[in-house]
Amino acid sequence: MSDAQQQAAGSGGQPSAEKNRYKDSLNLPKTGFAMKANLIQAEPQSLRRWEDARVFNRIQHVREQAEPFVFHDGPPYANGPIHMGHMLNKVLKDFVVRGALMEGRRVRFVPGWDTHGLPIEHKVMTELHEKGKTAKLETLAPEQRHMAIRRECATAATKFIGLQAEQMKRLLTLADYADPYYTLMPAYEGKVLEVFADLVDQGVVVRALKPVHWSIANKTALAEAELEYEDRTDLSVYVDFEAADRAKVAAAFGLLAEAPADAGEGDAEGGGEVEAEVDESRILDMTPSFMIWTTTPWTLPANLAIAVHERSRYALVEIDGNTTVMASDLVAAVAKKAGSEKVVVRAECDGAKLVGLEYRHPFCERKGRIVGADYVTLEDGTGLVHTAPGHGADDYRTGLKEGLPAYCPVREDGTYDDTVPAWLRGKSIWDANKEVTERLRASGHLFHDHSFVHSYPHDWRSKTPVIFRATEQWFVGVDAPMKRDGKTLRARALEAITNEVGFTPEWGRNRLRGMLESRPDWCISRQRSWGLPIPAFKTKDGATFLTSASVRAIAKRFSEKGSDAWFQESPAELLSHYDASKDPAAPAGLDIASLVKLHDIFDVWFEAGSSWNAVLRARGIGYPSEIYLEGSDQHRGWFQLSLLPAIGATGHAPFKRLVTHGFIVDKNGHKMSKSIGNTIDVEALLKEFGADVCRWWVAGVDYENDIRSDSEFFKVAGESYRKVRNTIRYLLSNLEGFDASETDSILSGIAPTSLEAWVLAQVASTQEAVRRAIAACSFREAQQAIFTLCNETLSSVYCAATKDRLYCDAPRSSRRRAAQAAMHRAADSLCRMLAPFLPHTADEAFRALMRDETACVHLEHFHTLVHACDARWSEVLALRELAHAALEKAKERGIENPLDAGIALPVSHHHLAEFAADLPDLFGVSRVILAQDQSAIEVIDLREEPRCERSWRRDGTVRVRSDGGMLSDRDAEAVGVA
RNA sequence: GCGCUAGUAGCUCAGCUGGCUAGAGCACACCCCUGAUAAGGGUGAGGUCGAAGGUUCGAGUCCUUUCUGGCGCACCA
Repeated sequence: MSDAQQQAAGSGGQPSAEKNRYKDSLNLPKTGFAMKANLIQAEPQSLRRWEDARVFNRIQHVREQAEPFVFHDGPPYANGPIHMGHMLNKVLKDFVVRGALMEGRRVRFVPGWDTHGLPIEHKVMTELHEKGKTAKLETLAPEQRHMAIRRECATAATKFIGLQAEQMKRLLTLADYADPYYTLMPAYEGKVLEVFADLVDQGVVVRALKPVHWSIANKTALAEAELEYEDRTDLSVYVDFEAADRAKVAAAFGLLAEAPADAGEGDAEGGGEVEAEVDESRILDMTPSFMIWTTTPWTLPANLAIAVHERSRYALVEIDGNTTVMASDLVAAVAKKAGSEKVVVRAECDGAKLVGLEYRHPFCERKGRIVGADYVTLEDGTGLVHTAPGHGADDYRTGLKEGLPAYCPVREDGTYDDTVPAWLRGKSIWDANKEVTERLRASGHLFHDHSFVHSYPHDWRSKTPVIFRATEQWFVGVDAPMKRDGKTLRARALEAITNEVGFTPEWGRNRLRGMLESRPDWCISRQRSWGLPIPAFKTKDGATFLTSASVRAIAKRFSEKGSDAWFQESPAELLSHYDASKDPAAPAGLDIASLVKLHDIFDVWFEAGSSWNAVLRARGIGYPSEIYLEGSDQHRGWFQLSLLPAIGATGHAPFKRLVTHGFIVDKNGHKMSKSIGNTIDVEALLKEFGADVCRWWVAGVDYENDIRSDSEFFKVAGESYRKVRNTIRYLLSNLEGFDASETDSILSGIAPTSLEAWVLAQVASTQEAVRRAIAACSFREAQQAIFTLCNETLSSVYCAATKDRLYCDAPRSSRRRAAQAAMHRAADSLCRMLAPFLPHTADEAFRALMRDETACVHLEHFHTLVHACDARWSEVLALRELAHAALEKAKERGIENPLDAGIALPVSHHHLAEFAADLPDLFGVSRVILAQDQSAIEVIDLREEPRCERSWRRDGTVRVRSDGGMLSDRDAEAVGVA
């Protein structure tokens, strides 16, 4: 205590022992709402209470007639415990759900899980492999093997769903956990097939060839995850493909430009022929070749094109007596490798000039052509890339672009079919490597060959090398016109995202557009066990049987029996709901008994992408969803692959708005990974901070971008949470004995110039801002508004200002009760604003406010608040800033305690005289006077004036009272002494 | 490599269509209070706006290049 204070206290004339003589007469704060949240223990109790009180069901019941808010959950993949990304996503979704509930809407949010797919199957297979059970699997018939694997997968998926659901509940998310959706549910599977049937109806489902990783040993397709890369030595060959027209090559390299001809380059097609005959003898004395390089000579029979990079430079080279074309930058390297002596570059041009030229296949009777591709690099080879669309991913894409078929002359056992030259038919491709090479050498097309060691994919189980092989697959064609309106899926999808869908953030629109514009047809078939079978059959004569009616019949069967039926039932049983006579698309003379089931399954994205039908429409929740809210990776995933089936089946997008969030990265902005060890464990986080603090952190995050995260950040969120909690606690602690039913009548009588009018106007505008922000998914904005209300409006200004009247006024004084009424309303509104973000804390506070342990804020909704205050309040607040500044300055004079000071206002502020009664409280000083003789705010030193023993103020009315104490008028009256 | 996206005080972020000495919260420092007390209040110090060019009377804000992150380009969800 400073000397000045001691003096001041002393001047009151009371010994310090009796300093608290009047403390018992004060109305000090009192509440059962604890300062310490103890979330780790208390939240599970809240969960139990909500469960016991059947809160979820009551909410549904109470809102039965309310306007629905359709919101659909994207299914996470059930293959492990939840991570930070799940927490972020689920909590953000919960803000949407609870925000809509607070608006009085009816929300039935059904949590879902994606259960099929490779990750689970692969995990299960790996475990079976480790337990030595795969050998036994091999002995089973194919359908029994599929079933054995499927049973294991279903068990694994169900286990993880249970785990994840518990963790999501622990995050205090509100959802229909009693009745969730899983993609493996029979009813769900049936609804997916219905979407598929709709697409068949629209004519966009097609069967076509596409190269996949193929294990010859197991005669099966493999996924990337099932590949092991090992070094392998292959024969690498440089092959000359003879140009079909030497004059056009010469023209491409500009060698004809010098010719004294009247035909310009512009009409090359017509005039070039004549000219070429004149010039070719003069300039090119032999037909040039295009030199390619490959490590898989066995794919050469399937060569249909040669790819060049349009922006690379290519050279026409004379090398060892041949004239050939290769990338300029690689001439030296190739010459060195082949040990060539004489190398002359005749001319150079851009790759773009070569595009369109034709060449003769060295041993197949056909021509190929040069095409452009941006994946061509100048790191290896010749800069001209051998392209076999049936044997490579890049090649395939190029083939699609160029209209080339995915020609694959290799059968499933790794031997050539009958479309190749006779000397290769029936031969194994591995033997063909050498044969092809020798053939090329003999015919003079082989420029050079050598052994080449490279990393090559192998089948993880048989350890044999894998090949790329085109097989028949099912596709959803994005460029096929739909029956509905003749528009393509791509065109309609682009229209929808351009005109009918909102994006948060807005750049998502652009991103999705880019993906839709460039995406190829969607390959929806997979050659695996764990998934929804594509219900196609093979007929006796080898044709594929699948019509929309047959698909619908099987959809019905699956929804009764589950998709396991595909592996357990005969075609006749599966098609028991099918009547070929009523199916115009049925092939003539269909003999169901002789059908053979095919065993492709759906891409899991097709299942997840049909959830709008399998959940929203099937359960009568509503359609479309107001929002789909997922990580930004889902532009490629769920967003796009829900859009396509929905556009196909219904003509419209399944969502009105796409909201995306970024990824959680570590505090240095790097991605989290288990191997780096910078991950944060959600369970540990919940154990240390509790769900409400974690949710408060999520609420404050700028989720549109990457989100840095570190356990330190949760401490900060905890601090902020505590500030909010304490503010509510303080409001509650002043409501002891207050009759809430008086609130309305008290508040209807307050003056616009009163502190209450001001604070309630602030509460009302904050609540409006919060509601707007939640509706816009701007949760951070909502959180900041709430925090500012607590930290500034309430804690720093209103509560500080009303402290004196609440503590020292008579309990039933009108001033005190007005403050209590305002605090009650503020606390009530705060609970509602906080309900979406802090479900536990808001509910805890709400029960304390209602003094009713059975009350639940989550059954409530926002009340519209209409509170206005005098427009001059902004001036008053500005004046408060000035007063604070003056007080700070007065500290130099030794006036350190504001209660030792008064404030004198100059004439320029006298128009605020109506507020004068509240100004001392607002400034925190003992009194405020209106001065006539000064131009600025001045601080009056009141240290010599007597101090009220009860309120500690020096308001000018302090004197000795009948009980011997020094009291101000107000305090004397409150205590009841004269 | 390509598409999308971000880089503003120690930390998390505002800064709309370019315009007064670049703002907020937290943290920090100093002070007050001790009747919200493992609380509360006041004041203050922090930034060449990733870097380099350019357009302009004027740029954090527009353009170009560049550096550093993130997401996506797979039978991974």
